[in-house]
Amino acid sequence: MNLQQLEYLVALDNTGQFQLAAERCFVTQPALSMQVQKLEEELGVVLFERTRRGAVPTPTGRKVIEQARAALRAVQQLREVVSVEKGEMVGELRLGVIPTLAPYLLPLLVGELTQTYPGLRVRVEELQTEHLTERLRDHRLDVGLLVTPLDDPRLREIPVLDEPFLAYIAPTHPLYQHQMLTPADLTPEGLWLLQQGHCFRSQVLNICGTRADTDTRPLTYESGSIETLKRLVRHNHGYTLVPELAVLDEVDTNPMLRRFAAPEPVREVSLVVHQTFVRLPLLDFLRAALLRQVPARLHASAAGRKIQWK
Amino acid sequence: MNLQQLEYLVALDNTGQFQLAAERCFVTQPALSMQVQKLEEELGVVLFERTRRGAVPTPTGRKVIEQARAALRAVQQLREVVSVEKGEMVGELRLGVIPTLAPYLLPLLVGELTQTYPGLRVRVEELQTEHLTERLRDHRLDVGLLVTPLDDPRLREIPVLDEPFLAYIAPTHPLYQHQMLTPADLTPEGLWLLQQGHCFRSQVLNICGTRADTDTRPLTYESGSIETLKRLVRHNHGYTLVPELAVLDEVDTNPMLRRFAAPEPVREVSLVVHQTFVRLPLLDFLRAALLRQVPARLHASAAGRKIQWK
DNA sequence: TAAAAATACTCCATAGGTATTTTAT
DNA sequence: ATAAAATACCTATGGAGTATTTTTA
Repeated sequence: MNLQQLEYLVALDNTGQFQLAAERCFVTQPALSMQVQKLEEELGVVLFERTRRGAVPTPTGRKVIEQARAALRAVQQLREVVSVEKGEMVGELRLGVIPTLAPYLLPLLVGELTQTYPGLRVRVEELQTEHLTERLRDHRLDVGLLVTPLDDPRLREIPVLDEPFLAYIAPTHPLYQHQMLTPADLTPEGLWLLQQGHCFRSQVLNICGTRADTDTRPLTYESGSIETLKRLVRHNHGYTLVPELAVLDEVDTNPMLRRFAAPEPVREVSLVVHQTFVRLPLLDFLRAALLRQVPARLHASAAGRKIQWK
Repeated sequence: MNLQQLEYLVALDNTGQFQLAAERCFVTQPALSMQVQKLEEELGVVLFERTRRGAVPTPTGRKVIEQARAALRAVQQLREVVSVEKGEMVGELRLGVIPTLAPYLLPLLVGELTQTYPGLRVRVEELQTEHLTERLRDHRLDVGLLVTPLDDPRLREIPVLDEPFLAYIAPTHPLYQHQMLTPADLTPEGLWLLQQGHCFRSQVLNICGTRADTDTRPLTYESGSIETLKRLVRHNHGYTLVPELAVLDEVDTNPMLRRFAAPEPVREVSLVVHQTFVRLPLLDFLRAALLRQVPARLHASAAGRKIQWK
């Protein structure tokens, strides 16, 4: 058994065809066929069913392929450890961000990232928490930027921000009269929400308490973006809750914005990686960059100290 | 990079000398030297400091070796997956058992194990819970037999027995007059305990409550084995608590034994493996064998159903 | 100076390439 | 009939052996 064979195995599973797998491995089809055969022979099991239109893993094959992926991942991590030790910052970074953070935090990061680490290729995916954590768990993403706690022992959370919620209220809405809000003031009437699936939605409902459950509004429109909610309010309809990053540039000037009285409701924004993640300086940089780009009042309470690695 | 190089790397770390590492890998010293050099060259880092008396890993080397071990473990697990799929039961099983279970459960297992799986080499270590879990975590042991819950997300617990505690009382001790005991009856006077470090000791103290803390006994002797405690009682001194397996053959005949009134205090005995353990049929067999050899009243409450594998 | 590691050189196992045949629908 | 995989055969890389030199405490 050797690593090449494991790579061929995984490539064959990914493509489903010897020819395609061979191409993707930059070898000829017989070369890949031979190695897969040899591996099957050595292990004494059939890993793929050969059909007219390619190769389908057997049940045993599936389990072996899964283990092969784990082994190759470990080898990849070895290379990353070396890369980190050499102080390099190269390769690919697959970053996942939730939709209620992406538009506000990513623009703050791209400049620093591309300038500081020109050798680093960053690939961003915008996904809701559920899909993001799933991808972090099975190593389809390297780093997540989302709201914690997640309470998943396989994932490591590095808190970065404690982002306050603010109310964004149309002048026609009764709440507009309040100068300072408490969660108890919030009524379901006129409250705009994000769609199901956004963690931000459940956080808002959490703040409002069970009152928001009794939904008797004549018109409900659940939007996919905070920007849409803001537009609704700006057109003099109802109110909504927004995270402070969504209104950073208008927080002191827009009379429709209201802060909550202390203790302000906040959401904990964290960088999240798999426990086995080894490129820790990269994490440290991302955290520092975020803190640099964001007002200090948003920094997570434990933000003063250096990240405790392991 | 290839698996051979990683094995050489780990062997060199294990032995600390090129010559010895080469011997253990069944190759010549230049062969191993060359491959380690090649790996260093490919990775672009020095992994070992060459000194007069062998090779010492550099700080970077240590991290790389650790990753190499992880990679080789993944490959080993791939082989084990195949072995399991083929229905084989071969190789080595490193089993750790706590001292208060070992003398009572191991004799029940050896016969079945060696007869059912002649190809399996079993290596048993008797260790206290703390050391056992540490070895399970870093893969120096395959299976542990100990008292749960451990609450370690890296380890998987398969409950096997709910083993009652019984009191073993000398006729001269006041407790001898009780026919049925409750934990509230237990006094610190005359209670023999195991040494610090045995989980059984803390479980007993737990049952006795804080009363046992006020230790005013004129003679205290903390033994290393339950058998010694039994001897002390048999020589007409004080009393002790014993797990039922320690008195299985005398539980109905020995007048010095007392059961607790329901709900009987019990300790949960489980098989414990690392979450990544793949030889699940072996676990299943061990569990079944234990249940077969032990009276049904000791079977864990959930023992009826088949183990839920993941 | 003596033990340990590195180097020099040879051999051969084997991964991979090209050309061709076999297989399955 | 035809696309896909397997086989045949050749080449060359590189891993491992033996003999020897270099290093360092």
